[in-house]
Amino acid sequence: MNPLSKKKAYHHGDLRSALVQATLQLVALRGPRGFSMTEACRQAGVSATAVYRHFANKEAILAEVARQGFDQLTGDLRLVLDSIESDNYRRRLVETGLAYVAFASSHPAHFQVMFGAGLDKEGHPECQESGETALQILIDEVARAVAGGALPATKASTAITTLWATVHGLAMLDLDGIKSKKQEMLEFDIPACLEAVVHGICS
Amino acid sequence: MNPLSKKKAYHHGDLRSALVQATLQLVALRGPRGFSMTEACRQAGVSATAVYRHFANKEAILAEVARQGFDQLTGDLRLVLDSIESDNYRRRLVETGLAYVAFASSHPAHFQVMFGAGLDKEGHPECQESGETALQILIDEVARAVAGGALPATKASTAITTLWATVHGLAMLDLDGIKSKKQEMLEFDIPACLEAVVHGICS
DNA sequence: CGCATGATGTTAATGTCGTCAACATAGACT
DNA sequence: AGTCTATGTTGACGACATTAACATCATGCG
Repeated sequence: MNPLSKKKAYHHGDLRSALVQATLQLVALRGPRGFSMTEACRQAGVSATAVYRHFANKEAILAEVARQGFDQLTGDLRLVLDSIESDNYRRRLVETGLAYVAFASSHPAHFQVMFGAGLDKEGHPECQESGETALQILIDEVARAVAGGALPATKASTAITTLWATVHGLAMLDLDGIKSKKQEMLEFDIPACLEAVVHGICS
Repeated sequence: MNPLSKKKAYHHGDLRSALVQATLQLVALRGPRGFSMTEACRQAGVSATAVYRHFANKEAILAEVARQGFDQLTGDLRLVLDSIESDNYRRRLVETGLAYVAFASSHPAHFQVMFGAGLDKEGHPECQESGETALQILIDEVARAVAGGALPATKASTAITTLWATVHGLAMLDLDGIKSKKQEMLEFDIPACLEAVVHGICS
């Protein structure tokens, strides 16, 4: 069945993806609070209860959006890291952070759902797993720096926490900054911030 | 009129505070998503629409909670800074960060509403103002470090952004960590993180 | 080929919620 | 006492999340 030829097919064809798409649009437009299943269904041209054939409840659709976001983030981080010489440890850490912030900046709706929607990750194992996979990249990267002698092993744990916290905080400030004028007074030299933090944890 | 003596007074006596209290309890219990005005009113022993005599809408009550949170945070930060010698610049920066994380940890509901509820601060000037007052403490502290020669003036802006992002990220990780077991594998040596960051931005 | 079956959508119904309008009460000021 | 205003209440409405019962279609089995 070709979904392009039929205008009013009883079955949608790919409702699941369409609903995820609609969710992203709505979150981008009205924030995670403003999103409603009913409206997502309307946007997909489908009845308000059709969503339950694909998602158990509202949380589940948000969890799926978050999961896709984590997967994409993982891909972005891997792509960046693959393009850097493997022995330039500090640069790898800085670029990892930059890629994280860049992801948040270019996929704000995803990022908001991933972190700002109060999702109970415990109840959505595949979402949690995707999140942990992304985090693991940072952990591995720090381990690589330790193995290469760029970072004392005793500081590894602190380094992970510090880097993670900083990039996460930078991403939030970046997103908020889009809305708030006051914050634009602060120049957001994100590379400089990350250089400073990497320098701080490596020395 | 003594509110303790009357069991069924038609007027509540201090409904506004009671509603704010109830909001905090509900957010602590069910997260910012789970909070409902109706339930807050129930908890305050009052009809579902009584809230509109005190708050324009749902956003407004959350904005008030956030405002009180920012004010308390400002007080906490000032208290800590007042207790430290004025020329120990790095220690002041570290302690400021610690106080920020401590606030988030001991007032999780406030913190979630302040940052994790998708509040439109533009629409609530007094909330926004309280938030900026808290931020200003950090800005002033960095300025003090610059004036004291502990930090080159060219790095002031980067220092503010980095510190803010890091403490904010640490606070989020700390809150998430309460729920997620996986993250507890990472030791959260927050003082060490802040020492590293302060060292990084000051040198 | 023709039908059974499961996957996918629809309509109907229920309870909750946010919000408004109209009405009620009580404490304060004249 | 009598009026005014702040504060609560009831009633109503539309949006929403969710469930149950029914409809349609695609697919594979005979």
